[in-house]
Amino acid sequence: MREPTFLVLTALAEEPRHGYAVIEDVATMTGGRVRLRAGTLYAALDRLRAEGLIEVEREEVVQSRLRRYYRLTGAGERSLATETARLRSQATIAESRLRLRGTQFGGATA
Amino acid sequence: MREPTFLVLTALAEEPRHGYAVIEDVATMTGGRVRLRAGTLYAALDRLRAEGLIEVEREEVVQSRLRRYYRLTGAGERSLATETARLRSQATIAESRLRLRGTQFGGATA
DNA sequence: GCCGCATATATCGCTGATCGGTATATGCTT
DNA sequence: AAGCATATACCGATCAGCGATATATGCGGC
Repeated sequence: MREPTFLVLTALAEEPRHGYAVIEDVATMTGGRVRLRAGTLYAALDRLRAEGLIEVEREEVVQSRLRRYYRLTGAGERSLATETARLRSQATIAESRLRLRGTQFGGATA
Repeated sequence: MREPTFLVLTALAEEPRHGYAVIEDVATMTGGRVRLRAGTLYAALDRLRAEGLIEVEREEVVQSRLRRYYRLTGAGERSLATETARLRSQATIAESRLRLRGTQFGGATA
């Protein structure tokens, strides 16, 4: 799973959101670093729906604009949990190795 | 940065390794989940070298087979550190949201 | 009144990382 | 001699993501 997809699932993990709200939440989550493009977002939404990781919760019309709310399914929740564990594991390994590099000359600056 | 690329950098963060050793270390690191393909690995190595994140440390010939050892550069180390921080941050956010979902009905199983 | 911006979904072509397979070469094991 | 591990390299296909564009509406500023 690529980063944008993971972030979409994370956005929907908090509460059901419509597409545009997902874009905004992802931007907030990443401190503005990731600005999902429309092409990326709606393609991901379609794909995740086809895979059964998310589903349409409801549709609203606000100011004559459609809002389609998506919600994480049980499978989506499990998938996100698995993916999160993987990220954490990889981060831990990388951190440990980076730390060793920092100290491998004895840390003898004193 | 995609997962395979990140894992290549992590493999080289521990010590200089040649291509095949990277494939093995990545497999070990991920519990066998990620088996880097030759095409993925050598393409990534070339790309990372062009970007200055890794460099050739030395070349050996063992049993008339070439071994090209790669090492992380300073830029590569910084890049991996940045990427790791990002992974950890995203994992933390996702975990927190998943935890809330688990308890949002009162956690009243006692 | 109109321009630009934010909101909101949708589609299209392109790029580029990754994948799967294949090639080349050697030495060890069965 | 067949198969496997080691080791690098190339190639075509796939597919997620990117950038751009289209459509439509409401709002604020001028």
